[in-house]
Amino acid sequence: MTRRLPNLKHLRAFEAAARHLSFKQAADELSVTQAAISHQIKALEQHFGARLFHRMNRQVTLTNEAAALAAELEKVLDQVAVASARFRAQMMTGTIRISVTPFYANRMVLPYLDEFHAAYPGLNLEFDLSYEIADFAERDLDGALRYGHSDRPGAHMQLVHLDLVAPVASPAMVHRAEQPMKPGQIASLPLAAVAGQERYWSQWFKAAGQAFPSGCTMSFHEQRALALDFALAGNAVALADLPLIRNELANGSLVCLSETQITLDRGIHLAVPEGPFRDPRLTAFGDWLRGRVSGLI
Amino acid sequence: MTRRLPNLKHLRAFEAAARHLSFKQAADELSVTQAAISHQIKALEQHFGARLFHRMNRQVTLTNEAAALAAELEKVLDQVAVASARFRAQMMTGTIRISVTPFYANRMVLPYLDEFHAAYPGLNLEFDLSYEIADFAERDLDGALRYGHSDRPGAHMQLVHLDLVAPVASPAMVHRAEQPMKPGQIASLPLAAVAGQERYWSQWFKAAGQAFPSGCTMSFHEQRALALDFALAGNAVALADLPLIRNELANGSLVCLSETQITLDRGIHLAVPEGPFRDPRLTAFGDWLRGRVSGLI
DNA sequence: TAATATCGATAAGTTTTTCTAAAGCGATGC
DNA sequence: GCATCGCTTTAGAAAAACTTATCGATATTA
Repeated sequence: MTRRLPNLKHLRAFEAAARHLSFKQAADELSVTQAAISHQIKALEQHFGARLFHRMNRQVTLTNEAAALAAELEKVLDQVAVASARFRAQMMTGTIRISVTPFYANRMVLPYLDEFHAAYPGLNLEFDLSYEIADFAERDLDGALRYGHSDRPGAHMQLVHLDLVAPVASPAMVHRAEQPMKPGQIASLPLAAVAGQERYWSQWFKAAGQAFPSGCTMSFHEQRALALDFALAGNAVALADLPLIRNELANGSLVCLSETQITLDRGIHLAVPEGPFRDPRLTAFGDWLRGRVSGLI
Repeated sequence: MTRRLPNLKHLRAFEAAARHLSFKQAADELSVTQAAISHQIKALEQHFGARLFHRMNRQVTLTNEAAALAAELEKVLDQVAVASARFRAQMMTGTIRISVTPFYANRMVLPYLDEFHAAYPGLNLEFDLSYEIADFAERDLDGALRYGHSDRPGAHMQLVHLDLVAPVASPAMVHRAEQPMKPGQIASLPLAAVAGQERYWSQWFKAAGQAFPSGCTMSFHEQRALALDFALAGNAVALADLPLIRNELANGSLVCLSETQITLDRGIHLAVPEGPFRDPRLTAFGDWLRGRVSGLI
């Protein structure tokens, strides 16, 4: 069979332009410049040897014949979209196994799993809850939610969320102060930091308009969960990722001391094995989780 | 509306490969190399993050899900082909007005018009029969069938037929000679040439394996129609375009004296106005006529 | 059983297509 | 009048597509 088909890319541009009756809007829809649409339409018109649009002063209108063509193309492109969506959905079945730290799983993943299952009914998730960073193969993992920078070698890191932090403390510690507190007041309180990540405190003070104060009381913790526990116990102020502690903020066991927030250069990533084929189910999970977390901010 | 569509070119390659279950045949269908199809399929597989084909030793087979996708794409691409064919057909309406010499019209165009109307039912042809070469605008012409070289300035020349000539004569003139005649015998007869185009006789003798004979009797005519009349009247041998005189050859009023035929550097062209938009109806007429004439050879 | 042919994958390089940036044009609206 | 808006055009840059050549694996043929 030999079909005689015009350039399909041109047809797509034409369909969009016809639907909007505007090259500019079509360009926006297809994420190109308006000039690109103009080129494509022109090429298609040359191909057919006929005008598709009447160019008016500040708008374009369709030829009668072109309108019929556009209507058919609209249907056809919808069908393509449906067919490929169906194909994608068929790939979203089976089980994927993901390593997560219990800390993160309890706060950010498990509470929302119903939503995920509603979106991807055919896809089962298994979680390997552990603080160890294990080999993918060793534990039969398809992916791992990992906290840190996005530069893990041998894996593709899909960003889920970069920490968005502000100083938080137990209300017991700051019950007398009015909120929000000035950076200077905060500097006078004991500060909890993750060992090796003290620079985030100085970044925060800088963002809050003050140099890092000398002579403040600072405690160092091996993990951010421990720093957070320390703050919860009323012993110090910690820099905490706000989406992660939304429950504590909501029930009042922690209060945010300042409206100054900074985005760190570390956060949660979904690590998946490198290679030419990225499991679309993992990409879907990562996308869903990113959307979920950003909805919490 | 924002559709999420895979690259349409890749989908087309995939559909062809799926239909043939062969990258190579798909490549042939789409007039590209096998490597190109391989690239496109690979890109599509990366896009979906899933295999479309199982690669066997020397053949490929479809994934179940991919087979479903391919079936839908086949339908969809057929629809696109139908829609664009319909659009093209809708352009093939109205009337086009073409200038033709009466000589040519009577022999090559008017006898076959029924065929053209059968092929393009909605398209009317009007002929302006004249030997004058008129301006397109002046006589409200859309195109002109013109004899000569393909270098007319200010017009796009679409080749219909380059003269394919052989020496012909009235049977009365050559009744005693056996056919075909040797070039030497032909040289001894009076030859009719179009003024300024004597070189075609020498080209013909060269092709027939003989230098142009000196001292032959040659008459010169202003037009090829007149040279042909002269031959019809039994006065000389003329070099005539064989499709053009098929009726005379068929009814015996002319005989072809040699099997040596040469293609000249001049012939019939369809001249249309230059410009970015070439009327597809004229292109269709030119294509049809070229096919018609080549069928007469 | 060895030589040959076929089919798809891949690497590297080239060509073609597509896109953008910038300037222009004609018309509109303030 | 002057600024604005939407499409066009040109020139050049960027990206995509394609080709050539080669490889590996496996049928086919001799």
